[in-house]
Amino acid sequence: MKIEDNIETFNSLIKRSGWIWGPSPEIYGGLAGFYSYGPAGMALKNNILSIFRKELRSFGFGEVECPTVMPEIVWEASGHLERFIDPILKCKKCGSVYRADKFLKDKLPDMMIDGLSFEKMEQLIKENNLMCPECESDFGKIEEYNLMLKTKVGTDSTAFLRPETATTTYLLFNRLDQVMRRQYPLKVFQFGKAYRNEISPRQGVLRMRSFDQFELQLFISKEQEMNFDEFEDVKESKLPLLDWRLQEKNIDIPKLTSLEEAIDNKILKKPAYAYCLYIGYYLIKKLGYPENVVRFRQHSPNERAHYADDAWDLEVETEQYGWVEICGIHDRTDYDLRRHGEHSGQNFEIAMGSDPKNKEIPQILEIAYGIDRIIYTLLETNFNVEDGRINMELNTFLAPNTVAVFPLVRNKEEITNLAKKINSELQDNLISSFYDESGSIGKRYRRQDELGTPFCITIDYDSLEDQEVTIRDRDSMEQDRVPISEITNIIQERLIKSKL
RNA sequence: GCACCUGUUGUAUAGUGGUAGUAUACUGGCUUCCCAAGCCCGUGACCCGGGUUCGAAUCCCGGCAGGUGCACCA
Repeated sequence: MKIEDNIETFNSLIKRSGWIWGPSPEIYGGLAGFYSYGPAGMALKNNILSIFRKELRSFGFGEVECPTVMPEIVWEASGHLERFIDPILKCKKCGSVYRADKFLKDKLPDMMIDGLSFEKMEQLIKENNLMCPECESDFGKIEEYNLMLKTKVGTDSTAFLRPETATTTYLLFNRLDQVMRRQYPLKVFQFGKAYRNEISPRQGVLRMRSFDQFELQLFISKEQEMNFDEFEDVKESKLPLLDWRLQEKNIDIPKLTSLEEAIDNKILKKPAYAYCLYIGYYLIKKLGYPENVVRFRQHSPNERAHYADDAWDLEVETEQYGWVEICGIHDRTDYDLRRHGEHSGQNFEIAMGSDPKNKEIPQILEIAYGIDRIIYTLLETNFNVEDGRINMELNTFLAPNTVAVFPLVRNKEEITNLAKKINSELQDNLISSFYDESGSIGKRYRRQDELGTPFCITIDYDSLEDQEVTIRDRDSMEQDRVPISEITNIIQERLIKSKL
């Protein structure tokens, strides 16, 4: 098999080495938009989650988990029922499909289209004698396409699989307010599956119908948003910002801007929101993306979601799919809590400051990561081929195996026994260690390179005499001779160092 | 969802109307070796369903999936 530094090699590696498989279920031909993770991919995911959780603890976040199925009223309140339904216009003859509202906006730029009923839109099409641009035939009736997956709970109660985790977190608001003792801003996150019935999912794991989200929420007062203590600690941090005004000028190179500068120049309105950009970037930087593949891109006002006052995407540049959104940071205002207050009859007005009479519904700032997109972009941007050697240059703490242990030869029992002992000692110290004795030593090194294993330990004849082994570094392929008694310490040190 | 192209072992590919080779991976053996060595043995595939045919993986139709373009992407 030829090993080249190209995307075909990468794509087959993803399957071959057990990172990502699909579409699932593969043995039945697969269902578009659904993928599974193999052992390597799952280990990577768990390692990402583990560093996120560790970091968020130090930022003062608590974690929650909610059901993935919620009754209809929740989505009525959140606005998803209304806004996640696309009006679809289908040509009677050739079957071409258009978004009715977008189509009308395009054809009738002077009309107000937003908020029109299906009947009104159908009327407009008739009045203006609009035809299918493909084949000049008439359109059928406008149909609805719901991006939410519908299900039944019990015998006749309609429910939906959540299209985002965020909404389910908001439903816990009054509990969180109490358990977090009104120490505003409340900081909460949730990791879990969300579901969207994409019309035609493509781009593999980047647009799935069932995917993992990792969403952070800040419940905060209006006053705090503008006057936020923690902003002071981070305001000098520089982020690669591409605001929408730059994009309008067809500029696509972000400008390294300090948050303070961004506020002063009115690129960002609220210090607390700026702080969210900082957290969003901070967690991503932990994962070890290469330089210059990460940027923040601001949504233009008409690109924003129905709940958002401001929105920036954290994007990673990939070879295969261009710039990919891996995180969205939204200023959701008080929209969600106001709506859920109204629909549930709860009073979500809270005194968040020192004056108990001054009550208001908290604002929500959201940092939403797509974990699957992080996994894909990390793998693609860390994938390297040098002189025919595939090397997955994952950060040490992210690699599925932190270390692999090999006996130089496998027909010398003293050597294999010592190797097995070292392997289990590492495992006993909670280090992901993997034992391998099959094939040649070189082949074993290459296998681990493909999995991104940063360290390989080889036990040879000399080890039996001097109680030393070699540690081989994945990227430099250099070997160090170290005492067996030091191995655990050395690996642990490097593991911790990689997390800082 | 539409149009075009595509679908052969785990991966990458060759191929013909008479059921398949190659590379690599994998299992076992020899070799005992520090960067994909060699030799031997072995396992393993024609996406699914229907049709045409004496006979289909090959031709036709439908489905499913992937790629590209259009549309869609909170």
